[in-house]
Amino acid sequence: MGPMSAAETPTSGGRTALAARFEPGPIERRWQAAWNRLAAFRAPDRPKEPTFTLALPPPNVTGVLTIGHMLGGTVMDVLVRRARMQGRPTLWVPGVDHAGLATQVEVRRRLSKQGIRFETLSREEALGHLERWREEHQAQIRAQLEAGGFSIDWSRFRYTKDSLASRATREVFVRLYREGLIYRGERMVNWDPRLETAISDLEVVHTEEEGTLYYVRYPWADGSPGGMEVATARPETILGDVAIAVHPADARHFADVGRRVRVPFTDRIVPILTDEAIDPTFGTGALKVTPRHDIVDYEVFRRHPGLPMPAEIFDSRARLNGPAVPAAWQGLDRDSARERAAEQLEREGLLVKRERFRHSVARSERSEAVVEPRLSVQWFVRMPPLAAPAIAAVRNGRIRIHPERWNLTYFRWMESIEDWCISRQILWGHPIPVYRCRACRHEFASVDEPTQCPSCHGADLAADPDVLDTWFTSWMWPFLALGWPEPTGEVAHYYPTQVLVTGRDIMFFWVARMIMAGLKFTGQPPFSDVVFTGMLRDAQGRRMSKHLGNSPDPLDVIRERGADALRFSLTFPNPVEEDGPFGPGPLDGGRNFLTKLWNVGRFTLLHTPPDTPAPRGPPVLDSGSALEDRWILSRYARTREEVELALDAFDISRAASALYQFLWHDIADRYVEIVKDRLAGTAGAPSQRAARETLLFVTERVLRLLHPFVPHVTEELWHAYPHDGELLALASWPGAEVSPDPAAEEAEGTVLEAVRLLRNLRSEETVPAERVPPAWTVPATPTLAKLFAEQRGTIERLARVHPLTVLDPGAPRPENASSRVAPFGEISLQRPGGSAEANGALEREREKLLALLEKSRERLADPGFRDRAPAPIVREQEAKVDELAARIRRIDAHLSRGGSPRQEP
RNA sequence: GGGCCGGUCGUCUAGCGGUGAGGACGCCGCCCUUACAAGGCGGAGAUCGACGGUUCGAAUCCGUCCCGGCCCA
Repeated sequence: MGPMSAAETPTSGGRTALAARFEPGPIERRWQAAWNRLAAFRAPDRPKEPTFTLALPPPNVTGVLTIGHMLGGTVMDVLVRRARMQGRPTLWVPGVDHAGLATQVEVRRRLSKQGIRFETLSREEALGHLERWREEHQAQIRAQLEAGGFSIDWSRFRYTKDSLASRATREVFVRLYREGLIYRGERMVNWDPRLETAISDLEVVHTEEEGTLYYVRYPWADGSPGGMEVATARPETILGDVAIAVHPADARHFADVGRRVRVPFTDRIVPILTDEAIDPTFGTGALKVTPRHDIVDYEVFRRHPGLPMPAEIFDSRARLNGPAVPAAWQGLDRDSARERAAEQLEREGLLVKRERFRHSVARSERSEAVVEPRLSVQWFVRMPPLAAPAIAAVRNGRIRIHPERWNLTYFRWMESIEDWCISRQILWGHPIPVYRCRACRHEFASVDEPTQCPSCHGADLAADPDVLDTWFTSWMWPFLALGWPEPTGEVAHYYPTQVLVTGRDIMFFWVARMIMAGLKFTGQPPFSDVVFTGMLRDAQGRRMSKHLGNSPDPLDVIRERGADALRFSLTFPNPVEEDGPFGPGPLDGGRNFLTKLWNVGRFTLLHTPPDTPAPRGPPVLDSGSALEDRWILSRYARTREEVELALDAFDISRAASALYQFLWHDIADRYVEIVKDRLAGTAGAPSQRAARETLLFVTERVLRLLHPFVPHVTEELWHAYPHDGELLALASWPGAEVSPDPAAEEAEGTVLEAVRLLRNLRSEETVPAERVPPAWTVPATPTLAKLFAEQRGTIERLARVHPLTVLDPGAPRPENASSRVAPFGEISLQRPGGSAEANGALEREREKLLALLEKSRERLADPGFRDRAPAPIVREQEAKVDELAARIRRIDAHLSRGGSPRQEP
């Protein structure tokens, strides 16, 4: 009959048998091994067609992957696998990130548990520990990604500290240095005194904390009684004061401006000055100015050129230190020093009062130490020139962010971007490629390790002691991962990438900077779409985080439930771009769906003779085709279309939902139930064959469409199906082979609605499951009467009624039947006892319909509605009134007696 | 302090100008009917956060407020 019978090609590889019970473990291991063996995910070296590239956001070697990473991985794999099935040369390039500071913190912590102090290690020993840590975690991360079934090209694995990355990092640094976009300067930075390094503002977290506010009196310099009262949270920094500042409009202090006070603990005389930055509502409205240890104070200092810069009073661990510090206080940490200062002030009668207050405290994200703002010499990248093109790229749509609303956040940050502090005083990172000649003081940047000074040719060179912020390498990831700056190879064929999938928490750290780097160094946006995934919440609704420790190890979940179940639970039913729940509930959902898929597959194969060829195309329909065949193919056409549109819009969950609904409800619950008789052969061989072909076709196509989501189970099933080709992973993505058939959908919809109503009546009348009572229907139109006559068998079987009699509108209604009145007409079921009781369902239905009728009539009675509403809407409303009125008349007829409807009320 | 997002059945959510407000989980009832009890069938369950406004018509658009979450300062 169809093209299928012509396709006699034997299946390659042969069909495998299917286990009766779905066991994910062995299936997943088998297919992961097969994909690996066949190098299924190895991207071609010199592709001809347009490529699809995705760079895996390189996980930090700091730790191992969380369930959140699995969500991102699943989203990426769905996109990558579809692209591959669509026939595009596809590269998913993996890697890990050395995460300099974070990793050093972890290694430091581990060593300290073993009683080893990191700082006492030699450089080589320390690097050895770091390297070992990285290898362990890299291996674990890879194992996790492999267990997830992600179609990654492992042959192209990269590491942000490998030699090529090192070269790329140096190239980029040198280029920016020479263009004047990298500079070294003395500026306020966020200093982490525990890790003894500068960190960027993005690595600082502000938390509301309880603290003490000290009111301190600074005596007048001229010896007059009293003094200037100042509120401060940090009396220990009084040693670094250079002024007192008040707001220029603060009337309380008008008279004091210009006077001078003595700084407690010192002999220093400092002025009282005004500055707009002072918050007059804080404390007394007078603030001490300590330019080396406060960002705002530093700004005030810069606006008042006459002030002297005092000596630093802290060392790199934020202990009091230096010439300005009294001998007794040398070496005290900030907290002890604060106490000591307060005591001393109290003794000297300068402490007016202490007050508890809540204030925002800046802490290092890495060490949780309170950040010490510190004036120090660091390397910076000048950001505004890099940001401008990156803003434009998003604004003009060359790069699209999903969900789109994050554009706002992106723009706001980019438009007020600060220079980026890229130097770190740690070990684990790329050295800053800047050298100074000890002979002539010449400073220069160099991609290669220099042997002599380019200026005086002296050989006594000093390398910069600092290393670069990790993000200074990561921001190049999309092209670095493809082998840049080597001009050949992947970067030539696979750059730019298509999509970046990541969490929005690293939008500034990484995404924005990648866009800047891509545009700056390759002249192209590094990707065209950015997809932000949401955060997962645990069963209690808390966000999953490493910190809370409430994210299970993906490997454990995979071992217990399977990678496919995990993947499906992450994509269905909650949108991947929003925060969503994760836990046993969603996992069960995933597993249940897979079981359903498995059983639908088994059922299909049960009705697929051994010599059946792989379905090449849809069964050919003709006027004699069964309604349900036309219907399921139509539903398939719509489902396929929706999956396609959803995936094009990166709406992974909508695609998963569409497939879930189609497979479970349309195929399993309806189509299969309808065609069971035909499959058994009771309707003759041609009908049996048509049902077989249709079922095989739609389920086979579902396997293809579902493969990107749940690759293992679909691969397993596909190999048990008649198939051509070695792997489903490399099979073609379905195109538009069939079109929607609205007529079939409407007709089958009516049939299924009749079935539902009869089942409903059965349930209400508590008809035992084994009873098959007679039923009647009075269709509203001759067309519907024809439909019911044709589909009688289907309704009888699904609703378990017999016989279903189609009555003329004028015919007398059966006695002792329980009835419903639907838009398509009346439908009745014989009561089990044959008794004539009040029909509760009909009464309730009548009331409901009456309310609806009332609403529609009111609407139509409103002249504004008739005048202003579009004609189709008015007509719709009129039709609705007619339909509802007709149904109510029928109900009334039923309620008055079991006879024919009365005349117009 | 500024900004963004969200408030829809018990829970998670879809819908974003005309719906009888859809689904999933949970719940209730019936059913081990040979693909599937990790299942089938049926059902109950929502004044769409509050108040105003725009409109013939608002869950949907606008405003104010309340409550959550996140980000920035």
